[in-house]
Order: sequence, then structure tokens, then C-alpha cells
Amino acid sequence: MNVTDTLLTLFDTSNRLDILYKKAFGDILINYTFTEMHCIDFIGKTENPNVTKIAQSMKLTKAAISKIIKKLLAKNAVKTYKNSDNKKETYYKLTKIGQEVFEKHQNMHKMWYEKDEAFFNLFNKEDLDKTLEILEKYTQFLDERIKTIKEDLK
Amino acid sequence: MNVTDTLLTLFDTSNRLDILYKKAFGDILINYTFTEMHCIDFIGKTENPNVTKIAQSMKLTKAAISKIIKKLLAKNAVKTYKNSDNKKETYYKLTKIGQEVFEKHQNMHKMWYEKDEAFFNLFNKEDLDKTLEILEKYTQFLDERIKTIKEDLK
DNA sequence: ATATTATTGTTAACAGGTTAACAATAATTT
DNA sequence: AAATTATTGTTAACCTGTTAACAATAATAT
Repeated sequence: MNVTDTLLTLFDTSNRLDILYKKAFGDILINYTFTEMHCIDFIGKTENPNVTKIAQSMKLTKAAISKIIKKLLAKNAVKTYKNSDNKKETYYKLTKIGQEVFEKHQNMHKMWYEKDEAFFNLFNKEDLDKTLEILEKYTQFLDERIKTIKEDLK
Repeated sequence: MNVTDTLLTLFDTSNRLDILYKKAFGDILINYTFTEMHCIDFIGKTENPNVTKIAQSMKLTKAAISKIIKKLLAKNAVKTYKNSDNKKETYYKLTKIGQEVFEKHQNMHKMWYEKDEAFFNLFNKEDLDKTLEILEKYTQFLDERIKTIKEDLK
């Protein structure tokens, strides 16, 4: 087992996923960036989404989301509302335009899913399960190392 | 086989690799960013490296490398030289300081490699090979889709 | 040999993220 | 109830990348 190969392969795979994803959505939903799209997706799926929730879910800062929301408001994809018993929090929901974009995005995902499924069906179940297991354990192993990196380096 | 799980797992794994990598090098080589470090690494390993070669290898634009090099020059990690029969190209080599950073980075990699190897030795060879095979084929499959995405979406 | 085309590397303007500081409001402590 | 602390969301200043335009030089075609 060549460790370097594994890491390079992993890197390659996730790189391709990234390219494909951006390309797919970039081509169809030309007026929305990748991140704006994600943001719309989250708003469409979530109860009373505010800047804080969106930021947590998307693993970006509140500052970043604040800016993105500004753009989505300018594009009329999203509108704000408030809850009468909380003057601090601002929530968002999709406009008709936003809803259309949301649905296109959902359809893309569905199509994507089907293609992937067809691909993975070429392999047998045990091999796929084993692959998942190895990847998951490796992720855990990396998590451990992230935690202990300080002592690790003394 | 749940496709969504696979994709999320893949995403998680590469995300952790990224975090760990940045954290590791960020903590040790505090004066150099991740990208500067990569650049030093490439210069240390390459014959007559110029902006163009570095950019290709690091998959960044020449403009980006141009800026990074500027910083490395300011930090005295790198110096320029020319080849007498080409007035257009500028090459770079490591200074003593740059060389030290390069070696620290190499040692980090070695240590990292050993830890990974110990981890992967917990699994048996066939399973690991199968995993690699699946990932590689999936990467190829994604490459195909990247190429054909235009027609794909009609 | 000259003219054309391609390559090299820099720069300005932009994009999309971050951190840090802040005012407004909510929650908690005393 | 008042004071303190925590949370929300915005903004300014910055960082690191991109694209596009450019001057200088090298390579190729005529």
C-alpha cells in the first residue's frame, strides 16, 4: 500500500468533484455564484434561517453570509422577515424567483445523484462498504491528529 | 450503497486533510503561508524553476505566483538568477534561510508519511487496493462528466 | 532578415473570503 | 430591577486568489 498514492488519489477525487460541481451549477444558474446557490438551498430547506444558522451550516463566517445575503436581496431571490418576539434576529425566505432557482438546483442534484448511482452500481456492495469504512476511519484518524497536533510537534 | 454518504465521506476526508495540513505547517513554519511553503518546496526540488513552471505545478496562475515570489524575496528565502542565453526567463533558488525552511518541511512530510503508513497498515492489502481502484475510477468518471457537461445539460 | 505570433512575467482591478471592532438586543446573574 | 455578559448582524480593513491588459523577449513563418 502506497500512502502517497492514496493521498494523491483522494486529493484528485475531491478536486474533480469540486470542478464538476462548480461547472455544473455555474453553467446553468449563471446569475448565482456557487455560494449564493448554497445559501438559497439552505434557506429553502430551513425553518427561520438567520445569518448565524446559515453561517454555521455553510461553515463560513457570519460576515461572509452577511455579504452574500445582501446580494441575494439585491437579486430579489430572498426577502427578510422578523419574529414579533425577537427584535434582534432577522430571518430570510425565498421569493418566487428564489424558489425557481431552488427547484432548478434540486433537479440538478437529482440528476447528479442518478448518474452517480449508476456508476457505483458497477461495483459490488462489499467493496463499496469497505471503501466507505476505510475513508470514514481515516477521517476519524485525521480528526484525532488535528486535535493533538500541538503535542505531536514537540 | 448510499451515494450521498460516499460523497459526504469523501468531502469530509479531504476537508480534514486540508485542515490538518494547514494546521501542521501553519504552526511550525509560522512565517510562511501554506502556499509560500509549497512554492519553496517546488523551488527546492526543481531545476531552473521560473514563474511559469511553478504556476503549472501548483495549479495557480502566474499572477498569483508572481506575488508569492515577491514575498519570498522580501523574506530572503529565495533569490533570482538568469541564464545567459535567455533574457526573458527568471529563475529562482533557495537561500540558506529558504533551505532551512525546505528541510523542516521535508521532515514534517516524512513524519506525516510514517503516521499514515502505520494507520493504513491496520487494513489488509486487498481492501486498500480495492479502495484505491474505486476512487481512481470514480475520478475518471468525474473527468468524463466534466468534459461532457455542456451536452449533458441540454 | 523581417514580420508575425507566442511566451514570460508584472500589474491593476476585482472577487470572495477572513478577522476584529462595533451597536443593538437578549439572556443571565446578582 | 439593574448590571453584566453573550449573541446577532454589519462594517472596515485586509488577504489571497483571479482575469485581463501589457511590455519585453523568444520562436516561428514568410
